[in-house]
Amino acid sequence: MKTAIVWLRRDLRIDDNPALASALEGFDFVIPLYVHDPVSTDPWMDGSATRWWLHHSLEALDNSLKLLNSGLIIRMGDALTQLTEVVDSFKAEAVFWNRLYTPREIHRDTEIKACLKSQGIRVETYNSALLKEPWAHLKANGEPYRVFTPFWKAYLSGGAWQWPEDPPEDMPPLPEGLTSIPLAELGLLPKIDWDHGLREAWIPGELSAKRQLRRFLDGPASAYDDSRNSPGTFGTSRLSPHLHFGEISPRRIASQIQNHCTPGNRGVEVFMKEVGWREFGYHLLFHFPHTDHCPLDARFNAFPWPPHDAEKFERWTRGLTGFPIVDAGMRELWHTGWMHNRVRMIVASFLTKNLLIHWTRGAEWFWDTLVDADLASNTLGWQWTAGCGADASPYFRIFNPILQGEKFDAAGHYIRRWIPELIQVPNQWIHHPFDLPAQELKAYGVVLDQDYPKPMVDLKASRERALAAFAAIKSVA
DNA sequence: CCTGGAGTTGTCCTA
DNA sequence: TTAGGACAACTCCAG
Repeated sequence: MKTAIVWLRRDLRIDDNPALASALEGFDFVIPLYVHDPVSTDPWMDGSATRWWLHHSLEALDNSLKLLNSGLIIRMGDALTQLTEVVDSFKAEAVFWNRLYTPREIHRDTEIKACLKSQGIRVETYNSALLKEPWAHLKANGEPYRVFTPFWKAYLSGGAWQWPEDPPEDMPPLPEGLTSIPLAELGLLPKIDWDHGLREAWIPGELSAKRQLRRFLDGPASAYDDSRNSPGTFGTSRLSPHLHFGEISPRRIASQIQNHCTPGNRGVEVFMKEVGWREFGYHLLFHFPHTDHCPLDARFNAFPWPPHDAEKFERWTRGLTGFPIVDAGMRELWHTGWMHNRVRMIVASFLTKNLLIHWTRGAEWFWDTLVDADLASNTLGWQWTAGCGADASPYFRIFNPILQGEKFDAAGHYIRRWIPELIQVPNQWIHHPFDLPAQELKAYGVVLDQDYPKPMVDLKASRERALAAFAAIKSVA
């Protein structure tokens, strides 16, 4: 009797899962195993919102597997120790997994693979998270890309990626005597009840991911080139957390687009390009593994960041900056574990440029609060905004939160949803209530610094301060 | 090696 | 009111 282990990590699905598919060929028993390592030295250890999602995603995966007469086996501890324990106890001959790409995970998995192989275990790893492997798509001269447009152009015109595999219709049984620790014992759910906003906003799991993709492709996708910019509407796919946890594969997204969308549809093309940005993020993190904490552009090592101002930082995190579009975004993040992409750029620009707070602080806050926190995408986004990354935002591109609000949330829907204290302020003033005379503002139910904070910085002065800081590193080689 | 075109997402000022 | 140019030059990339 032959037994295989499928070590599941961020591929929490049965659809298009090559490691699972391999285990289903020629094994009498298959053990779907998840190992939770609560003691980790990784500075990017799972954040609170990530842990919440993970709990529910594991639960959903267990349910899917149970429908196939299998189930998810959960263990806690060091991955190699746990894998070895299960291999030995159940005489497993093979271990399969899908690859991860963060520097620390690559290091860990390489060691585990070598160790298992030295014990005579067959180990096979697969690509399930990306359309193409980060090392498989390079410039003609063999070097990695640093600019998105040529990266994506070549991605689309180069060799095709693999087509997704359909999910299995049944599974081999679990071996006798194999037990899982209860999911609740992982302690992933918050001890205090702060997660009601997450529960309202999301249904983690593979089924939900598929449903969400269909809903998006049947609806907003065809207008995505415009609708993606309106945080007050549901114009985006909201697939990021599902993608992060591997509840849906980018290959499945690409194939659904091919099967259900009109070729050449502008909105769908722009959406696919966003999937491309995710690939680009992994490409960059793989080839420049230091960039999760160091600027890709080395000139920025000399950037004159002022000493950290904890009080200002806290106002930003709590959505009390006094700029409605910034505060709405930060509150959306805190409440739902997610923020609209347009608003992510606005709040990030505000933190790094208007407040001159180091981009890594922002990245860390996002890491702890986002349900889609992803090292590759988070790093790319923050470095881009700060101006030190790939295809970086030019130094002079400093978002004006008032203008951004007026441009992308003209009707004030987004502001009113997240800042109810401004609900009566007319559209004309809702993005800058502080410009109304106090008496008039009071008629709309707002007294500044009582109901809603005064703006914490002067936009013009802080903009100039940022430009001066950029000028300081401009000519440094 | 050289060349030329291009580079996610802006803002401000001026005419 | 609106449209166009300035904001800097540099690096990236393909041919």
